[in-house]
Amino acid sequence: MASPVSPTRNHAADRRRPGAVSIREVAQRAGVSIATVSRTVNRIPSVNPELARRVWQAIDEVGYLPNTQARALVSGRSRMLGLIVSEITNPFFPELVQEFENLAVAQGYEVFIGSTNYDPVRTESLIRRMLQRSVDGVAVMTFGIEEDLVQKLVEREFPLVFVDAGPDLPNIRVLKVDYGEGIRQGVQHLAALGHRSIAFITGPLYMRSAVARRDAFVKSMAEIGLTAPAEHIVEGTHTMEGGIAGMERLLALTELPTAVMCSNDMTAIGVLHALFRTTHKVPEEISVVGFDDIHLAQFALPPLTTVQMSCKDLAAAAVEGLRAGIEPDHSRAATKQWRIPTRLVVRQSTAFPRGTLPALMQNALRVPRSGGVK
Amino acid sequence: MASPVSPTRNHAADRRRPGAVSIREVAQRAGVSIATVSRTVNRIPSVNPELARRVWQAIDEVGYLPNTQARALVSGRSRMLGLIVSEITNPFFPELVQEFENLAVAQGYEVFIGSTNYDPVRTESLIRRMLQRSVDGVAVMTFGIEEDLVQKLVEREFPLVFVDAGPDLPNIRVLKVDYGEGIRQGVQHLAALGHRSIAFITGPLYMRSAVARRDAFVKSMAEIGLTAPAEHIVEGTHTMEGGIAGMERLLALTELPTAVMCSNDMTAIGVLHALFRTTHKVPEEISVVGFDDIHLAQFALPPLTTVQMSCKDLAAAAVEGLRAGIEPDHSRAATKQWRIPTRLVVRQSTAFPRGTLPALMQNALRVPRSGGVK
DNA sequence: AGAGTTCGGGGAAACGATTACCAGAAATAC
DNA sequence: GTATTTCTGGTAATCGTTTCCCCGAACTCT
Repeated sequence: MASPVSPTRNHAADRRRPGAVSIREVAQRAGVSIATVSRTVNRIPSVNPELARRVWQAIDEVGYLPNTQARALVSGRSRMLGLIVSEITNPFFPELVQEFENLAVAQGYEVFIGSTNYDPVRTESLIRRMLQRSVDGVAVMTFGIEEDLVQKLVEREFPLVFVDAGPDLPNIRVLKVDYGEGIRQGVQHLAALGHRSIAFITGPLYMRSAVARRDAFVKSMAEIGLTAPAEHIVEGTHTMEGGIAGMERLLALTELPTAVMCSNDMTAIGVLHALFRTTHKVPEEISVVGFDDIHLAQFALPPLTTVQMSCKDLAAAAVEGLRAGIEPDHSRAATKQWRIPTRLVVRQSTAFPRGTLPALMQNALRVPRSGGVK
Repeated sequence: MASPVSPTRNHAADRRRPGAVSIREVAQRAGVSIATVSRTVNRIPSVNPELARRVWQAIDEVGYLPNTQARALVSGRSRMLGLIVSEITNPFFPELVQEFENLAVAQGYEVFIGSTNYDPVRTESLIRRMLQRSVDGVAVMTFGIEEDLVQKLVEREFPLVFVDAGPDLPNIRVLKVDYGEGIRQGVQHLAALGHRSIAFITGPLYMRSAVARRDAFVKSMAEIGLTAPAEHIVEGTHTMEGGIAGMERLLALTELPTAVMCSNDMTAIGVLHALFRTTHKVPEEISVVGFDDIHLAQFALPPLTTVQMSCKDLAAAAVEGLRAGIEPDHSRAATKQWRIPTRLVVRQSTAFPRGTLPALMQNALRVPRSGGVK
């Protein structure tokens, strides 16, 4: 018969990357069956310790890494978590992504990140991609109203985590951010300094969280007997550009407010920019408050007083919420809501209103190097 | 006795998510074999158009989505690209990630993002995770020297893309950023304004790109007959904190430079912050130039003059470079190096040196040629 | 018309894991 | 000493695809 027969079929095995080892090689080397290797790797207690030792040694020697795809295929679980954010380029989200990823990886999950860019078409494609990769659950951290868009995930009973609100279904958990408390602290801080005329630049009002923040502002103002006139509440976009545009609208008013609160830090940074362009001094002439407390906030000029929403807390709750939905005997499987606190962080973008007596004391805060201010 | 026989075995099929459909259901519904469905989905031209039509219709009716894991398992290709960045929280990277992702998705790839956070242990684990998920290739966009860390990828002959430099192997492509041209433009811009005393805050010098940027600065200075004294070149960290620290060291000098160039924009933002704290005016008293041109740069106070390195170009080259390595008949399979251009973007953080007046009056005034040409 | 060629599509073998089931060996019971 | 139970580890089925191989039908050519 012919010489040792070259394999005629071109199977995946031939395409395997050099150095890639399968469970079979380990089994052969350790002199056991592949079942035993699998059991050893998955730490099934019934394997003989001596065999286990041999298996681990073989694994080490050949550099075996279990193939996640194969594992996922048979187990029906991919150990991947989807994380949907609005825009990865908005500095708030990378911080969240980072925390989320750290926690997920610590629990043995991989993260499938995607951003909607506020585009329904893109979002739909994103969800299809997540379905195809069969993620185990998805955290929808867009702070928006995407329930119709994630309908496919809901139908298929994926464990889901939403922020602020979501359908009340067994597999769905909601992270309730306490916008009220932090914003109240912000308003009261400004009021305590003597501000009465406080404007608010919102986020895009199709976002649930933007509405919630605005409402929290109005409510906090009312609590201390203040009402902002309609023209002092302007809609922004949660971007620097939106902050600039919003501030420009406020600057065009006959009566300029003495303080501006913003629905997020990016907006506040835009506001600072607009005020810089028009040579208004912050905080001497106008105070500015942000929301989120992104890392950048402390490096704004001046460093931004802002309401902190801990993205560590948010990420931790998201991961735990997903795990609770995925792992049948998770300790908090029954928890349906997770509260996320907020609090004020005072920096240097807030001060007494312009033209008030304590203004003298402001000079103590910033000492001009030499000469006077121009 | 129990009612109609519950299935005794607990197979993955039982764990399948509601609504998940496999190729078999499609085949049955269309009245063809699964092979034909597969061929249709993969657009193999040999299938009868009439059958194909029936298959597509069935796919549509049952909402079939091919399972990527199974596909990857048999084909040996996961259609996932690894993307390794230094720190996702550094605003430069999200912009890169975004572009990379858009391009990759357009080509039918998914992106596996990971950040090293400059931690070798974390990096190693990241690479192990990428190996397990069997990515098709990896773009190492850390701008650092990670060759030893990605050794495992090199050994296994993964298609790789590096920035600046990498081993000369068949599967490896290198993106050569032209640091020289942009930095030269920056130096000449400052010199044209009349600056002679220009400092430079580097990135961390274990990063290849940080060294390259510094060298480009020194070279550009030399070209126009200037040499920066040693104390005018201080090492930073490519972060805002590093920019602050670096600027503080410069401020402590007896002879303050009239302009500061920075190895990246984050450093420059830190510098602006440090100058603000010490009430130095930018650009009246000191000019500042950044590098990268991140989105934030135009919102700095004042808007930052900077050297643009297009992360669109970078991302495009990375994706194409990987595809060239992965897809056997890619048009640019032979290309080993991809040049990334840079160019100066002038905004408002640069001006005439302090103590000089605009050009028309300069002749009348003393121009401090500190040291002159040696 | 018969013999050779295409050609399209179905059956079945992979891919690399997990795990139900079962066969022996060892341990225990009588 | 035999019968029964317990235990351990191997065999094989399975996940959802891709793709090789082959069979039968339809052509082509003399």
